[in-house]
Amino acid sequence: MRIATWNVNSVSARLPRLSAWLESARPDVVCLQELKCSAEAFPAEEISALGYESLVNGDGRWNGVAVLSRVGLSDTVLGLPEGPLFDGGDESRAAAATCGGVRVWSVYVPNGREVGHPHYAYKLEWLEALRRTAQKEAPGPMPYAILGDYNIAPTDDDVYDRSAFEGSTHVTEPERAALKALRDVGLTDVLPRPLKYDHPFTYWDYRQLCFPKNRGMRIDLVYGNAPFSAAVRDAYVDREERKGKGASDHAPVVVDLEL
DNA sequence: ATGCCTTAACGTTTAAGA
Repeated sequence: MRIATWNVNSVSARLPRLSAWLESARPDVVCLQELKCSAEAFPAEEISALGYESLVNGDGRWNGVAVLSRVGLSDTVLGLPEGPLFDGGDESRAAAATCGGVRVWSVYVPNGREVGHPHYAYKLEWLEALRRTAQKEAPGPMPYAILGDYNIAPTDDDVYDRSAFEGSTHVTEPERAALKALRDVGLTDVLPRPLKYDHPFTYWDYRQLCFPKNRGMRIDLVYGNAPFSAAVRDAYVDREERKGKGASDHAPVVVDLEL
């Protein structure tokens, strides 16, 4: 089984590239983030024409996640159980489904904006709610994984230059501690291989030639339980999708499993 | 071999992204 996660930065703007990629990579299951559209506006027909069912959690202008599957889509959940609100709103940041015998979550962890900003506290609360959910769900024999845009670089090796992130979100100790707490419920970071250069970065800012200069970050992660991790045969970052006109600022992370 | 930011929205700019 091939399973992938990709922050598409608007599913509407990315539809041509997403469609072409689904046809060429032929993943069985895809977790999408940053749909930037409502559930009603999601291009389910175009996706369906390629053989995929869609589970969509979308609230409009920002956020939004989906699970696409061509191996079944059942026991669906929309939203993070007992997740925090931000500014009184319930943002669309999580969706879960069982696809072909694998339980998956597609998550878009809050950005945090600035250290000390209310969104940063919300980010940490959101991660704690995710940890509580994973603590209940990860144990057991079924392969289980939380895939998505975590908006955290787990280690200093996961950013192109640690000094460029002094005082920034995404690299702080509390964020990394929240990730470790999540792993401690029994999840392993499935490290993808890069197709070029030394670090499997998954995100490069659109500005200042960051992609050509490989000024990237690894913030799109796959956290799998023991049965999931044991089934991994390969994992890689498809940097080809970051190239050219009409690219997202994130590349897909692709995981091949032998179940 | 990659190209100097992109997206959606009550738009003539703003907020958000990370």
